[in-house]
Amino acid sequence: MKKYNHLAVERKWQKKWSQTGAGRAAAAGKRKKFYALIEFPYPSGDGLHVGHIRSNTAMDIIARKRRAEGYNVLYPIGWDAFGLPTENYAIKTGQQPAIVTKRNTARFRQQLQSLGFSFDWNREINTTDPNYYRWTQWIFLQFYKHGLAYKARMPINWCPSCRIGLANEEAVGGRCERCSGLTEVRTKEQWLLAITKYADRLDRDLDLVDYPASIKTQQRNWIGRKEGVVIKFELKGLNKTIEIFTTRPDTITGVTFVAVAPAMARQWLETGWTASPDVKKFINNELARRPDAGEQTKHGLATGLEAVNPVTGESVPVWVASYVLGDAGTGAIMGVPVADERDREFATAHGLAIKPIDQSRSLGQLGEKRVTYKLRDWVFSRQRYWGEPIPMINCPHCGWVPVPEKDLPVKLPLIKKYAPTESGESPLAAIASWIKVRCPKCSEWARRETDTMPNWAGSSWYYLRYADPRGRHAPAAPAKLKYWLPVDWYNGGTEHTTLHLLYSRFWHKFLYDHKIAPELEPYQKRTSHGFVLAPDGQKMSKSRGNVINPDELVKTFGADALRLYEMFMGPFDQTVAWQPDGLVGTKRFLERVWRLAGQISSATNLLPITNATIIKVSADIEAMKFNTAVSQLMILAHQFERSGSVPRSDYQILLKLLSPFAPHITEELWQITKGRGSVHAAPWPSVFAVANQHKKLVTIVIQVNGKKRSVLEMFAGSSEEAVKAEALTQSEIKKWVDQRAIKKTIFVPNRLINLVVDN
RNA sequence: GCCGGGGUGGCGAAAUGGCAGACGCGCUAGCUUUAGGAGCUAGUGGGGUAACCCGUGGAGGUUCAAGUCCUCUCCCCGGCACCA
Repeated sequence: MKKYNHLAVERKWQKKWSQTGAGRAAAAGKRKKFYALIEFPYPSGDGLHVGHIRSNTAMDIIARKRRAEGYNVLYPIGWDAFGLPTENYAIKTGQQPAIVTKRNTARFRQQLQSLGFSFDWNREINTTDPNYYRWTQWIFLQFYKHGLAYKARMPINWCPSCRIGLANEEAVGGRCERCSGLTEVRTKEQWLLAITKYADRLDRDLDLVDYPASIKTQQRNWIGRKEGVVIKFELKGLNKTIEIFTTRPDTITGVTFVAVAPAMARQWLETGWTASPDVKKFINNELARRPDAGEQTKHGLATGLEAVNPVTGESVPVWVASYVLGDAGTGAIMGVPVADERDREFATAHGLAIKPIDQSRSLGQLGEKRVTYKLRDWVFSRQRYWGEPIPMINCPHCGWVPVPEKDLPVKLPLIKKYAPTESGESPLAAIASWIKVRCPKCSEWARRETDTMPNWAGSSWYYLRYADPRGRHAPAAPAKLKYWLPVDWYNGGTEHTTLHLLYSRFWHKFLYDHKIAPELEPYQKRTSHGFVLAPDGQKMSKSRGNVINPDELVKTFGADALRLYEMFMGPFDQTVAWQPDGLVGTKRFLERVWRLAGQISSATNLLPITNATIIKVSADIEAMKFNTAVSQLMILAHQFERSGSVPRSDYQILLKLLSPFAPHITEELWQITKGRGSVHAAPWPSVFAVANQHKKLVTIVIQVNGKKRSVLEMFAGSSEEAVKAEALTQSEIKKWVDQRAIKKTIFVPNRLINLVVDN
């Protein structure tokens, strides 16, 4: 038996698989299908990360198991290649983003192939390919046509260092997601997508899918559905009312003030309210600054107005308060210091009254019921180069006119200067020849939109494109979508829960409503992997110098050992720190499996432990308990080695069970041990009946008063009486039971007997 | 503050209420090898010569039996954060 040379074995089979197109899905048809999906990578200049390998390997294992179970499996791959890092890198090095992207994807492709993932490379997609983003633009036009894409002047989060407008999700806590610098508030014309129109369904339809409870909760909290009522308070002496929103109308008798958001107060000013100069100044100051969440003092000023409590008829002061948000509820609240902590803080700070709630009063229906959401419409424009151009034309006569569908894609022009500008305009704004265009409606000269889409656009529908990656007449052909959708199992990172995962559900529902996509939900099952940290427990990053390079590991230990270790290192859904010596163990295990091939016998009996391994590995893969599946395979190999010789059939079951984890070595050994065809084409082993099950010996624990005192070897299925009698013959047990009466006996068949005696 | 997830050997971790520490790393001893940073075998939670005793962040409880269930509490990680 020759030595295990992982480099030669892996090179050999990868070459073969690439020639035969091993991972290819069969065309849509009658066969039962399985669609396995991982989040397609962003091809950064840093190359593949050990974190990618974890997710990809997990789904590769599941995809390979499904193939062995007879499914037509789609396990596709592509590149989410628009985005800031590439653009920034290109600016720094003076290279075209398209060239940088091409180089990066080539490196990623080579790395992924070196790991033996069974992707369908025939369906590779790239969001920056005009044949792809043509459809991203087309979908945008559908949003526009149905009134769900609109332009509005609004305050945005502006990052002065990246010179980019950010969505709220990208500027959490007032800091830029990219550079962590402080952002400022700027007012800009922005395209928005009306995701709030789908808020209710995005919340409700979570009931239809198999996601972890934590993801559902997080999405629901993000959507923030709240049922309450809108109550009108009359303004004393003015022919006007204030609408407040509350989820606690029952506390209305405890109201001691009404507070409005600065933004709301300004609207009043604009519609004829004459406030004192002090109040005006306060409002303007508050609007100009970004209030910190949880800041020590709650700013506020009395307006001099009074509102009338519709239940008690009392007059309470109206205040402008910074803690009341302009875009939540109605932008005004009733202040109930006894019931609400924030109201109490405000009342205490400003010397307002605190009043108990009058429980005796019956309230009835106080106002109109209303449902509100925390979710905001999605700011969809970026003033950057490396994104999909928004396919709109601004005509001096007709206003905003969509680019006709036949003129798609609106290609990103090749330009020399694509750095963002100080003015905050897209660099595309400087390309006069590209901007100047005839209005599709009136044929007069008009101007192209120069904003581009955010990097979330291409990933919001990519799983549809995989069904038909080269389709020319639709995002994907309906028959193909009908066959492949929904995605059966989607694994990804938790960081995408309220971004990509929610965005793509929104796009999907919209496309479903307009008969482009089948199925209410895109992903039937979602799971997530734990993050891989550096050995020091920190996030891996170049600047920290703690990055683990997969290429070196593949070279030293092999792709199979690396894949196996990624699965073995800890519970799949939990964060794990990389252990530098970890691969030694999985490599040794593979060496052992290799050696065993030289010890196979012609015996045809199947061993009980093989059966137990089939059961455990099969169940563990489904539950993503890959670490214990690997450990069971190690136990089996060890057992084979210990017994000196291993029946060929048992050995090949080990190879088959191991093949999704370590596809190269198992294929090689399958050939060496004369297996039929390819190990990957062999059916998944099923549990077989073990003869003479009752003759099997089991170890039964003997306890006295709940403490283990001895063990007993008995035939499986032995009765309580038999076990008890046998136990009582043992001197260790006699000693503990002594002369005392056995009050009670607990018997768990094949496992344990507990004798309870007086103390 | 709120919502999730955690806390078990020197380390990564196992454990349908039923032998705590499987499996792997590391370590110790022996064997083997021309040699080895290779392989094999045995050992490896703490205390004790031993019989045994103690041990899953902490304190109580339920149970014949608790890492697992209940009550209280401390700490770590992730997300959200004035959303009425």
